[in-house]
Amino acid sequence: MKTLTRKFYKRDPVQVAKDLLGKILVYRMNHEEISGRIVETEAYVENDIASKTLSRRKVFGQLTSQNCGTTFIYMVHGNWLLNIIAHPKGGMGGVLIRAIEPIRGIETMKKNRNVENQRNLTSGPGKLTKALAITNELNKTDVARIDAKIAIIEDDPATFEIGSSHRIGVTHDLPQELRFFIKANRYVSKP
DNA sequence: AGGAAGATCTACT
DNA sequence: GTAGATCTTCCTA
Repeated sequence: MKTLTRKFYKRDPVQVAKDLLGKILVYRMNHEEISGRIVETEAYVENDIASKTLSRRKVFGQLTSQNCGTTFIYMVHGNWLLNIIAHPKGGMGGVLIRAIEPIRGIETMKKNRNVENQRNLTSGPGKLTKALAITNELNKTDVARIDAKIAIIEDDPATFEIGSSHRIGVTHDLPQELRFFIKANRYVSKP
């Protein structure tokens, strides 16, 4: 079990989004460790940030920072969305974590979400932040640090097929497909 | 003040 | 499976 290094995040956001699939997201709470496998991501690239929709949001300026490998958390429709800043040197971009497959701390997640259906627990960007109790207090957390509250670690290399599609809910999407997910995984928000 | 937003829940057909 | 209400923050007028 190894934490992903900062170098991992200093690459093309699209590549990072694909490579994050299958990795384990760990949230270290006070006395408990909650974890889940990342099964769905979306890439946010330079063109997005320049787009009209996104420039409305001041917070996106954070994506242009140098802080690769830190969290970027913002609120949309009453949900917190968890992103990891990732881009080559001098560029801008990030990766949105859209869904995870619960591994540890499932009872805590159920309590946070107030639902019993495990499949419905973390199968969406707003759902997973609620399940892990992630709020903007954790904005700018450095996930490349070994002792960070939120960490992303390697797992045994798993074999799975990566599917792709256009992003979900985006009103001004780009021509290319920037959403990636593990095929045939039940925790993907939308197949 | 008003609206829109990279979403979700609930209640139906 | 789809439709409508509701969520909170930020932008525009």
